[in-house]
Amino acid sequence: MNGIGASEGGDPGKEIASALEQDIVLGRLAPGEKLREEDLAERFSASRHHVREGLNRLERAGIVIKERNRGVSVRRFTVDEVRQIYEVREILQRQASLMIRLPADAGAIARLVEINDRYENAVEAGDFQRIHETNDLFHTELFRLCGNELLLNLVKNYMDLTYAIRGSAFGHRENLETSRRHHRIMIGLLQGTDSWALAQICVDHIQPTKTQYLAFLEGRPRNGDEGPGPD
Amino acid sequence: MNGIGASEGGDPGKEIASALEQDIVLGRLAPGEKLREEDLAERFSASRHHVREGLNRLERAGIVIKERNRGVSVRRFTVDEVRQIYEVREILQRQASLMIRLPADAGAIARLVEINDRYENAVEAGDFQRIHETNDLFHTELFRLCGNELLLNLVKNYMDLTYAIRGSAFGHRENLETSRRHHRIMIGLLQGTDSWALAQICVDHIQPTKTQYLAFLEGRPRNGDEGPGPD
DNA sequence: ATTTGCAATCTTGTCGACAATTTTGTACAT
DNA sequence: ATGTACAAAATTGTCGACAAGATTGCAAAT
Repeated sequence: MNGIGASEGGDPGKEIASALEQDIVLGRLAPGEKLREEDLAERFSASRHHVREGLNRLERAGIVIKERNRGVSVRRFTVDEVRQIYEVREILQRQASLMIRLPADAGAIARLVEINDRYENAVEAGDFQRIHETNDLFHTELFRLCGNELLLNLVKNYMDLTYAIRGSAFGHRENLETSRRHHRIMIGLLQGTDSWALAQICVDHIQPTKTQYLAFLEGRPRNGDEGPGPD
Repeated sequence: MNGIGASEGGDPGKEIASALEQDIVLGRLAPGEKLREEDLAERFSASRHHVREGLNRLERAGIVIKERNRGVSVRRFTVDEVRQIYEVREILQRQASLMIRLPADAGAIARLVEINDRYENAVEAGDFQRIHETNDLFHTELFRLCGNELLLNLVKNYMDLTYAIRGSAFGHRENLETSRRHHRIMIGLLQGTDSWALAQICVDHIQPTKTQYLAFLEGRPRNGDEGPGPD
């Protein structure tokens, strides 16, 4: 019944952080929700110490907020913060994609095609877990081609942050269709030499969810705290 | 004799991490040097627990490396890693400066002038600690004008990382002179409307130390471990 | 009926001690 | 003399218990 299904070889704090991040991404933990250490310790059958470490990790990733002597809760973002996050993502993805030498290596393209196949299968099956997984992998492998590992990690971090803040609430039919189309266009562009077009699609790719999520947030601006509704 | 001079109101781990970062920046801790938890605990008259937390923080900032059951040591960067770090810095600083609305707010410019005065005084006095401090502040206030707090933090993080990896070993006469001149040019450009020129100087500003540091690293590539020299 | 003060309870923060692992030092065999 | 096996020391990793602080519930006074 514990949430850590994978191999438990590594750092316990890391495992717990990943599991909690999954929970947030998949919408099982809502923004504003409080995370009590002891509960988590029991759930993961780990010591409170490790849970603490995991929560620290999540705090530094920016997806959770920690108030002294008041515990941690899933971070609730303001409209402005969301806008800033997407702004950074656009910068990072544009610049990273511009650094990809075109035409790209054939082996890399083949790998991306294979990953995208798995992505499309997951979309067909409606398996959110695997959709997120393969989508993540696709972008990781794509931006790895920029040749700068550090930049790749930055791109990944802010991509993960985006998933965390909006959950998979916007992974609806039409979005997934658009995503699928974008991925195919990207693969096509990797075979050509038009870096600018590739950069453009990499930026365009994140616009739909950005627009929808911002509209969603602005649609209900008067929420002081609606998570723990009184009665 | 402890390294924490400032007000000790906040998180102990944070204070310790800052103090250690200072040590690294000012060259009191060389790359590859091992950091034993108990020593640090005694030096900061804190519990080993807090030292541990501080070291975790430094590890996540990327300026220290932690090997399981083998302790942490000041990270030693490869030439390629350094190159990647500067590449990211260039991207971040260029994009951030391009987002500054020109001409900039008069109050902000006045603040920068005042900070730069203090910087020049510190340079005159040869006070490395204050040089680093005011230089940091100058860039913080400059890039704050980009209007994106998140991006500002990214710029700061990678600026700090750069200071950490090369220490203040390259804060020599000529560099400091060039820095001073760059700062004045930046202030001048903030009053005009040429965003591109501002972006260019923001990127040029970090070239001297980058070039020198890379030359230094490539000059002695065969160092397996020279830190703890035998006898 | 509302508000203020206090006490009980719950949650997080901190510490010291013990366990697991690596490193170092030494003796022995080849 | 060199290399290997084993024991001792040192260092990090983990845990449970206690301390400090915050929240909640209740009672009494206005």
